Amino acid sequence: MTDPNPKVPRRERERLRHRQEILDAARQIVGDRGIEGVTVEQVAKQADFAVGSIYRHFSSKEDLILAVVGEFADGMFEEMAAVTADDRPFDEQLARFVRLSLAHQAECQPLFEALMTLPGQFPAPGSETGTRMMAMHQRFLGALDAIVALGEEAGELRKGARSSHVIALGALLHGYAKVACMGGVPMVADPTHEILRSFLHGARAEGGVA
Amino acid sequence: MTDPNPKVPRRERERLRHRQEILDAARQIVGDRGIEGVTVEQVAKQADFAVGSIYRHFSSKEDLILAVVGEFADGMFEEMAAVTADDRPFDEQLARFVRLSLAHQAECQPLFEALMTLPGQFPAPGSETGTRMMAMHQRFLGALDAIVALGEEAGELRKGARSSHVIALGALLHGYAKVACMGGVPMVADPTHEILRSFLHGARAEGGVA
Amino acid sequence: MTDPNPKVPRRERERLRHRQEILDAARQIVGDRGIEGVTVEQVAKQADFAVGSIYRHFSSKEDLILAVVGEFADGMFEEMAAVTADDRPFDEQLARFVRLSLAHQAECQPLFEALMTLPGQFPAPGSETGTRMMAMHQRFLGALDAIVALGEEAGELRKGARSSHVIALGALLHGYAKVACMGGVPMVADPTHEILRSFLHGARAEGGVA
Amino acid sequence: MTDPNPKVPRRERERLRHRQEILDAARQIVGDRGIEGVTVEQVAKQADFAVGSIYRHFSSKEDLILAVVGEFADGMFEEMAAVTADDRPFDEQLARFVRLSLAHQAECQPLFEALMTLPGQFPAPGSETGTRMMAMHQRFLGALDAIVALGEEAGELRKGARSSHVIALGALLHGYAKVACMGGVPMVADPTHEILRSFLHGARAEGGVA
DNA sequence: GATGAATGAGGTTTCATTCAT
DNA sequence: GATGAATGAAACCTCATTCAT
Repeated sequence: MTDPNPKVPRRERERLRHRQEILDAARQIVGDRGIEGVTVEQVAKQADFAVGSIYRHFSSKEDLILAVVGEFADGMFEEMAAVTADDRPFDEQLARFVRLSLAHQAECQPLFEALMTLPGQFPAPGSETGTRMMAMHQRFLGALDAIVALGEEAGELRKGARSSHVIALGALLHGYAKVACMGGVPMVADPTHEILRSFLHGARAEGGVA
Repeated sequence: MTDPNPKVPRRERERLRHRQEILDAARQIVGDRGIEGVTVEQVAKQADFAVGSIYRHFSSKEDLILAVVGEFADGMFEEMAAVTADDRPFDEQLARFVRLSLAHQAECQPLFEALMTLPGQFPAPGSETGTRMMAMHQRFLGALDAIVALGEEAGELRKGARSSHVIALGALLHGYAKVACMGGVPMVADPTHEILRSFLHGARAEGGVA
Repeated sequence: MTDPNPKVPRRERERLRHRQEILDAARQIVGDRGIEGVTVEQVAKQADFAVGSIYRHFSSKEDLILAVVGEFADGMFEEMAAVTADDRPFDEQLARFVRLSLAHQAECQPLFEALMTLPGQFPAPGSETGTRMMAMHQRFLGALDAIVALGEEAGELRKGARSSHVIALGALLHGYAKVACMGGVPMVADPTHEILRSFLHGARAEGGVA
Repeated sequence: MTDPNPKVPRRERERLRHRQEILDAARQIVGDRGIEGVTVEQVAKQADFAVGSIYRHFSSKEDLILAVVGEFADGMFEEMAAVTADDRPFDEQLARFVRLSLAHQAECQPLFEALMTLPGQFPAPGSETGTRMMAMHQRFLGALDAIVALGEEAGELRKGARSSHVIALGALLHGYAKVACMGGVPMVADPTHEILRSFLHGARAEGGVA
């Protein structure tokens, strides 16, 4: 218990712990003020470090933000993978997937949005940052694709419309979180339920509309 | 045709034209860089005016942005009202409503998003700006409510869930536009169709899901 | 009555009237906001003219301010000359002189102060403006000197200390107006009386103090 | 001697020294150009810092000015208190009080004037700045009142006219410094003596004048 | 002559980044 | 490594002055 990893020397451990504290502080600021609202000084104060120390761990503000997004993405993707890896019935898997997405957005909506929609200024195409963001975005689409694939295999979703379903699910997850939960107060009783209904009926239906 | 209004003196006309040029330039920047990304200097350059000239037309950057949002909202609300005012069958009205919303988002998604979700820094509650933004947001919700009401009257939507339907429609309109049409290239063949399907099946259905 | 001066053609008369309106507006702004607080746009609005029109009458803001100071000075000096020109007893002359000075400061203290103390930025030595301000300042000291000279001749003031008396009087006139009448509310019952007492006892006395 | 305080760490000491350098630079500019004439850029240049550095020490230009006024006031009030605290004869105390006031005005007249007369734009009533300026103004009047009170107790000044005497003394101190010492060159041989004479004779006298 | 929109230099303030300690 | 003061580019806004109508 007192030994999180005897192989890693004390120095290294401390360093990593500090890095993590900075990341946590930064995520909190992102949650409060949005990605654009982040200030290195704010992060430093929140993490109880000096400004300069931030730059010991991250080469630039951009790098820091990217790490925050990355950590958020890693955590979420892992949970998503866990959902798609077990062998419950599809409905249950999907419900867990949706709940999980909403929970992550409740924790830090701007990060979810960044993954989902690539904030305008970031993917300066060709820039290192743009490339990394794009990669995470793709991984995100991949996670959505995985759950949709399960639905198809289970015969619960119309076949031959994978990418459509992926987009639909993404749109619902992002749209509901942003529109229905503004300011922390959900304006709809059970968003998970609504999203599931919308998605499933849309993705199952045979007939069109207009 | 060569007479754009003989009653309005030349000076006044020019002034209005310039104001409009600034608004157009600003909207373009908003479209490119998002609302937060707007810079008075950028707007000035884009509109081919000096910085100071912007301030002859708008008392502050905030005022300018508000005017851009307002103009966008007015145009869109007018079209929305036209849709809900005629007496076509509901399906047709709804389809037009959705197409119209998507078209406006294609033109300038950040403005639609601002109306739909109230950007974090703007509604400093009590500030003049916050109040005006909130008013436009309410008008927007009103427009959604109007089309939903028509659906209820026509017996096409489940009754007793008005605000739920409004949120669902808003989430779909915003979500699809943001997720599926990133960077101008739609990632889904016919978003209008998808939104209609999702919304109608969700809003019509009797049974729940999870 | 309808003919203020038949020799001056209508054009010229109008022009002069306009110039005067601008001067009046400027003096009012100076009174409200101080000399530094004057803005050409403010003056234009107050005078109900366009900005550009101000420049038809005055070659620059500095020129305008100078004209305002000049007009104020001319008016005050004329009244001062009238006081020193008649042949009432000295006490009466001095009392009128003081009252008159206080009245002018009540109307526009910043102008009196400018005459008395030469505002720091103006007498850029050698500049045209500096020269003109200095000239008015000298005329002002001359007016004080005149009344002091009368006092000496009348045997009411100690001889051989003219410039001392001038300074003392100036200091009292400016000091009392600025200190005792801040914000329009006099903090002393009868400033004229106080100034006269201080000045006369100081200027009459034989013995010194410290 | 080589040890300016071993308890205070180097960093802190440097920081304070720099803060002081900025204050000194600012006071100099205030002396040269008046309070309104101060420019953050000027201060930075004078103190040999970058513009942004000023803001590490003072949250705004207003805050800086306020600190300059405050430092000036503190120094002066302390000396004034020292004068009224000892038990020399009143004449001597008063003379020292006057000399001290003149000395401080010689160093930076605009600051003395600000304390004495509350510059028009500062005491935006209710603003933090206005409140602090007003407090210093009151302290200043208090210091004048203290010396006047001593005079009354000593039987050297007419009783029952405290506030009148305070105003008279203030007016003389400010008036003489502003009028007689313009540009650093006193236009009167011994202003202290003149002020004392004017004040004492005015405040002692039994009979009135006009 | 009057107009008032346009100009652009100059002022205040913020913030990512560097660097001596 | 950690620190945090210093930096300076860039953003917002004001205002004296010019000039086409």
